Amino acid sequence: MDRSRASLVRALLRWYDAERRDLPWRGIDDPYAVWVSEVMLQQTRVETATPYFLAWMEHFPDLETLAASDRDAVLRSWQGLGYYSRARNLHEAARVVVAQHGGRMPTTRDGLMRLPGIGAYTAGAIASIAFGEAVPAVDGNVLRVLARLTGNDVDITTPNGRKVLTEAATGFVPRDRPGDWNQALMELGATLCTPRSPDCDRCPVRADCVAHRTGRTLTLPARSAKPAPREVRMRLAWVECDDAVLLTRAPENGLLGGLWGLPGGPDDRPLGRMVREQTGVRVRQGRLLGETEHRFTHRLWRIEVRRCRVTGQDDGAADGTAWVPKARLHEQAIATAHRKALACALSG
DNA sequence: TATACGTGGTT
DNA sequence: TAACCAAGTAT
Repeated sequence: MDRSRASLVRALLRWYDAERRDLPWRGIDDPYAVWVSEVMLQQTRVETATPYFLAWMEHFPDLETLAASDRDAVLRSWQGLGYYSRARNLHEAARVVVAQHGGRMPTTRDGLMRLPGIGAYTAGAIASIAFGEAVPAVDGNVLRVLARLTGNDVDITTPNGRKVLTEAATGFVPRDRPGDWNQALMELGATLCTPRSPDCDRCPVRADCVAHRTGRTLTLPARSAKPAPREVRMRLAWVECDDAVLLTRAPENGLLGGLWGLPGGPDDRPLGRMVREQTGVRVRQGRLLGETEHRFTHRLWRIEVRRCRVTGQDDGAADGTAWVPKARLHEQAIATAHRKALACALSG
């Protein structure tokens, strides 16, 4: 590593040592805790993830406990955090580690990458932070910081752009403090080198920053726009019987997979047919109870909730179907979109 | 390579 | 307010 680069690394590490936020997963010498925090922080802000992390470590303090827990308990702890495949994959990966690795997490980036839900970023983060491996951990913050620092206008939304900047990142990682270095880059991106209003006056490496020198801070990194969310009209059924509400579990691998919600779906199909397919309960559609909407990254649901009356019941046990007493709805793993639907039905 | 996959905060 | 964006991964 050349001298100017080495001095940049030292300057940022000094800043990190002095200014870093006191976060609950910092200073815990437990690879499992690092893993949990990194998965929770994927596409998620620190302030959002923090209470979930603390509660998770209470419920599932170690790998063995997580591996032995059931799916509903795991999803209940993730409810409201979004991207639920993260919870399913973390659960499955814990079981793999217990069953195939004697309960010991892989200690290298390559080994970690073989576990479900662990990609290049997370593997690099765990390997460097928990095991001291000198590998980069390139997330959105790091892409932004490096694009500005090096004045590179590659499109960071493309695989090639990420590849180019990951190569740049690799050249910086110091052997002695790889985990602190990776966290320092992310910390800088999260607190000073922010997307819209970077605080260059307080930046410890502005003297080395090409974007700052050339007045391109606000135009870097380059990124292409995402398509607008597609609108879907959803019709959901409120089916009540003896003070209990009929819920169905979303298929494991799709949107909100594994979570519970009101039966129903896109309004291009008859509501009664969808309810029967999903729950085995036959109903007659009734009056409108309420309307709401929910915006995902890639979908906009316009939701109407209709009261339905039970008219019959198909034979056979319906897996993924539950009658839940109204007072116990809060105990179920229900995604925010469906919580909104429940709320508008209860008030209508 | 493009798309699916949540939610909440900021501007 | 609508758009943007955040400690990404899987297919």
